[in-house]
Amino acid sequence: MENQYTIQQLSQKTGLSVHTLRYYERIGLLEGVPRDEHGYRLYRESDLLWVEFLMRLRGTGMPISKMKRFSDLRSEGGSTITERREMLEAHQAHIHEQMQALRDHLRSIEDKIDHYKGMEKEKSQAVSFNVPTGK
Amino acid sequence: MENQYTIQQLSQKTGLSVHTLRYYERIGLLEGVPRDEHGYRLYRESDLLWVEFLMRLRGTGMPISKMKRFSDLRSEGGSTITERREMLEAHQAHIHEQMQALRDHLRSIEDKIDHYKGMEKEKSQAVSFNVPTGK
DNA sequence: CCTTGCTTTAGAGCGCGCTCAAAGCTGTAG
DNA sequence: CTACAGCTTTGAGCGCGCTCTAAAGCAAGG
Repeated sequence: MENQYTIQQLSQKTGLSVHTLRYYERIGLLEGVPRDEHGYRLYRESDLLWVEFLMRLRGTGMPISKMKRFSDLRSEGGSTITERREMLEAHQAHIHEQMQALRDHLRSIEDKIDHYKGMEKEKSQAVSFNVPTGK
Repeated sequence: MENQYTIQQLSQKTGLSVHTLRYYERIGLLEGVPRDEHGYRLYRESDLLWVEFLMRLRGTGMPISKMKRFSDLRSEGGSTITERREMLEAHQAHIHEQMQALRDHLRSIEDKIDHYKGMEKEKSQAVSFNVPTGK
């Protein structure tokens, strides 16, 4: 119970580099990470969960500055819950926009793939039986 | 017929800055943009279409270096169609991964929003019920 | 003619998000 | 003891994708 992780272990678990984990702590995204008797970081389960959530924010395009704002609100305690929820809802809308844009672009790219497939087919036919063009 | 655009006009149509349009040309993403008698750029309809396609690649996370590769293949002509299709198919897979990641992260973020809503509700109840003799 | 505002180029600068380096301490193996 | 590896900190460096500047030319309005 109450697992603890060295920075290496947390790095492996999260996929973030040890550099990035220290960087996140330095800029205030992680606070109060406990240390052992030599000053080495010893992350708790709750730190792992928090880092994983940060990664979800980053992975959906939230800039570090906003993650910092969110993190600061979290440190301030329960009185900031509404503001945090509003931040996440704004971000949620942003994610929906991203997904819509991806869908649009994907469709266009797939059209281009199909177009190329058509050209590849034409070309192989042209070799087989020299079709006269009727454009 | 055969519309032409100044760099300003293309900037407005695409949403890219004039700086970015010149930058794209400088690094070879756009080639053979015609000029008027004073050396001013005069983009054709085909240039607009190409820029719009470039924006779709960028908008789906393709790095400039790969866009450059694609652009170079395009300049080489019809013999590169298969390679271009393969590039787009690889990118298509990448887009699908992005969309899946977004969906996952979104779900997690929405869970958190719901969690906050629950906490907000609790809190408002506490105010309503616990303190009948209000301030 | 002069001003304003657009265009051109080459090159410098910038913001973001890491990523690495230097210098020093701790722990383990041989 | 020596080596080596991993941890600490602060500060510098880097890759990406723009974004801006400088210096000069061109065009239209007053």
